[in-house]
Amino acid sequence: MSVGIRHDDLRRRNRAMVIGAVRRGGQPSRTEIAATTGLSHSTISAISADLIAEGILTEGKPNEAGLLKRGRPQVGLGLNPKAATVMTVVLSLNFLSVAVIDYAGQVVAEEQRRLDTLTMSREALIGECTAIVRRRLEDPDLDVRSVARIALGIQGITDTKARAMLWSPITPQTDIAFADILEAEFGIPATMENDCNMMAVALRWRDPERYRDDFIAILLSHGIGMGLVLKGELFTGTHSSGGEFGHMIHRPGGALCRCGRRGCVEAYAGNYAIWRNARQLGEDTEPAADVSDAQMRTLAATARENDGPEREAYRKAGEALGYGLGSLFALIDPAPVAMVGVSAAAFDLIEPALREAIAQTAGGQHSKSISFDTEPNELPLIREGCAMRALTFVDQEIFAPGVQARAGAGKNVA
Amino acid sequence: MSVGIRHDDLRRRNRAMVIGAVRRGGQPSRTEIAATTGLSHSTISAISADLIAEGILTEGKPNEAGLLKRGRPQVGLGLNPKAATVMTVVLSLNFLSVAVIDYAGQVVAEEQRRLDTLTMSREALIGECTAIVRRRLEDPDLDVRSVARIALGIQGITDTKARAMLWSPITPQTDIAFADILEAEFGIPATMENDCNMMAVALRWRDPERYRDDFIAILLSHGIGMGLVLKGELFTGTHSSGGEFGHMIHRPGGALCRCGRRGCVEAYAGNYAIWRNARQLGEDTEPAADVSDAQMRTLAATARENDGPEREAYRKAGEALGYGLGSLFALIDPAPVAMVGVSAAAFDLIEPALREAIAQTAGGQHSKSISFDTEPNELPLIREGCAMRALTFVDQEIFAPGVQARAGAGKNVA
DNA sequence: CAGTGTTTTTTCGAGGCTCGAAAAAATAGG
DNA sequence: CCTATTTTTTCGAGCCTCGAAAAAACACTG
Repeated sequence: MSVGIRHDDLRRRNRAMVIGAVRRGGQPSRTEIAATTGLSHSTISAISADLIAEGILTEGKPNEAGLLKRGRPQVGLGLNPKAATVMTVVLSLNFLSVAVIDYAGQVVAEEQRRLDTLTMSREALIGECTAIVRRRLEDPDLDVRSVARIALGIQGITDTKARAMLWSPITPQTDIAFADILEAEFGIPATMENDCNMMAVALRWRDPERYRDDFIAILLSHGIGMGLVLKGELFTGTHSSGGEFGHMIHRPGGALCRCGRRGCVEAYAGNYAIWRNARQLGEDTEPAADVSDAQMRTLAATARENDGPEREAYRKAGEALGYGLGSLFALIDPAPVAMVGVSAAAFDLIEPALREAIAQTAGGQHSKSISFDTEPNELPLIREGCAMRALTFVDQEIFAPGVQARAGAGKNVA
Repeated sequence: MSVGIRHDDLRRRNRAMVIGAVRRGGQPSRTEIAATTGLSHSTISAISADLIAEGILTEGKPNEAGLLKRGRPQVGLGLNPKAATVMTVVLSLNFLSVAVIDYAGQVVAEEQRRLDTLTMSREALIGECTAIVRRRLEDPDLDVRSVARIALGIQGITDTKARAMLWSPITPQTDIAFADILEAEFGIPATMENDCNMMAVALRWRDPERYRDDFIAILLSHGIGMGLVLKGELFTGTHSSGGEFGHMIHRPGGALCRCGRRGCVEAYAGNYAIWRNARQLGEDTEPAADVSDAQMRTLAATARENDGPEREAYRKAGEALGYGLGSLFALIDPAPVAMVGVSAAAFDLIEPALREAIAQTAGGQHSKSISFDTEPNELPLIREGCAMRALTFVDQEIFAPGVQARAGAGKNVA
């Protein structure tokens, strides 16, 4: 349950905080870190001396910042790229990509591969993942011992502990404990993350101004996914990655969803649903296995040209998303939204109906003030998110080690 | 942003933890506290010596626990009832109640009053609240200086900081900063809490076995409200108390809701909605201002007797609640549910349709394993929740004081 | 009823951590 | 070259927690 703070936790946490301040960027000086953390200069000085001696941080070149002030110039601290390495593995429909990233966040190597994920056996899928990781680890340019963490990202549902994929639309296989498998194979700590959660993580690092403590990342792709950051923390379900926005119910008993149920938001707003409606196939039509991005772009172009069934299909998608967001906003209050994925490029077709629907809901009071941003390409976001996830793990668990995670400290509901 | 841990925070947090362990009950001995907190016996000994010297804790009578073991008997620690006092003020439809509670959680005085909240002016409403508090404070049996905190509970939406009521169904008035008003009036720290959140808090204290880290409390009353505990913490919106389960959209464009919008869960499951359907008044009929508990009990009795419109009304309520819960479970995964309020007594009429609906949703996979509990009386729960909220505030902020809440310490999304 | 064993609680010195103040370092301006 | 200014480091003081050992409080035994 609730657990005390031991004396050794103190240094550990403050170390993690200094590293975090440096990772957040801007080559902060010791003085700046002291200011933002509220700790004394002496403490920051001591901690950063340690971290530099251990090769985790480096002192930047002085005079780097340009403008010269009167006194002793600040010396910026940066992450030592050689301090460690992490790997990201992103598994999406028919596509596997891996990247090696240095401690400062720069990609140092990558590899991509086309697969037929929908028909592959369990063993083949696992085999491809371990094989691609092994190839990267065998790269002579890479010091294997420096690889401190592997983060996998996958479309689908993962468990809360980020160990296993529970279900995924990209494969009929279920319950694959990828994290455990990779750990056993390579002896490197690994996690299995949900794609949309990683999108949210990446957005937060990319644009901390806009995506700070509360925001929503929605993936508009074949399926509909969501990553949610609330009060500065990634929101997950109690047992799974959660946030299955696409499977909130839009119309009870409505259109057939890929998940086999009826009336989910996705059954109106997923690519296959927009496709189905645009082709006027009827709501009971079995969802198409895949609609290519090119097909979707053509569809959007047609919809923009004339007011036919294509435009109506996007309208219906907007309506479903709007009512879904409205229900979500009833629970969490409105927040900035990032629309990601190929259909985000067609957001102009979606937005009017979406806003109209939101206006009919509890979030509607501030309907106009809700801001949307679009980002058509989800894969780079997922990879960035995985990278940051892996790197912050190294920051916190390896470079600021201590008593193992004493979860729940100080938690108290009342 | 993220903030370091100062040396003085250490003792403060560990003090709070010892107090928390004692409040959680069972008259724990120092040894037991040391075990559950992971701190050393020496530390616990030192801290509890302080707390006893300060009159916050008391040593229980030895031999109290009955069964005698071999060595030196454990001496249980308890809360000193005289250490402080808190007040709870619960404002609900046409009803105002206040209670004075000692530090150990026992009610030492109370007072209740009928009001006509729906027609009262802003000033009158505020006046009644301050007046009833003043009367209790002027009670000669009460040492005013001991009153350390006032917690108000109100049906409706409050702000995240628990300072103000933003909107409430019990009054046409909006945006009343009750917490600030009471603080200014009496110089005692106060908070303004959402009723359903307090229900959840109370349930957690009442039955920590069942209501531990993840559960849902749903108020089935004139309106539909929700209190949500996720990962051990009370869930609130980004700006408001949030969790407006009753205003998730069940059927876009559907039945008229008390909030003026259409198709909300509440427009099918609130007392007025059940009433409207039972009387076959049509979904556009303006919601009745109030339906008495007695009327609802009669309705439920009729519904149990024969399969008429009354039974159908409860069925529709169950369906709306089920689909709503299904959407909620898509976001947070299934969790135990407590149904509270007068219509919880008619849960037998609601449950079949509710379970059937959930089975059609993403949460449906575990439809049968979702467990429901009922509690017809919400007011005692709300008061208990307010009491615990106020008491834990005293525990943490007054008896374990230190640097003022350095929020966000260590929060990191990636 | 005194001695022994057992368990809880307190005491005490050691080791760590952060802090404030002062010193040292590094630079611009005159 | 000297002074003002700002950053960074050094150093002693003050807490806090810890482990080990001592003290306390009881049950059991013969």
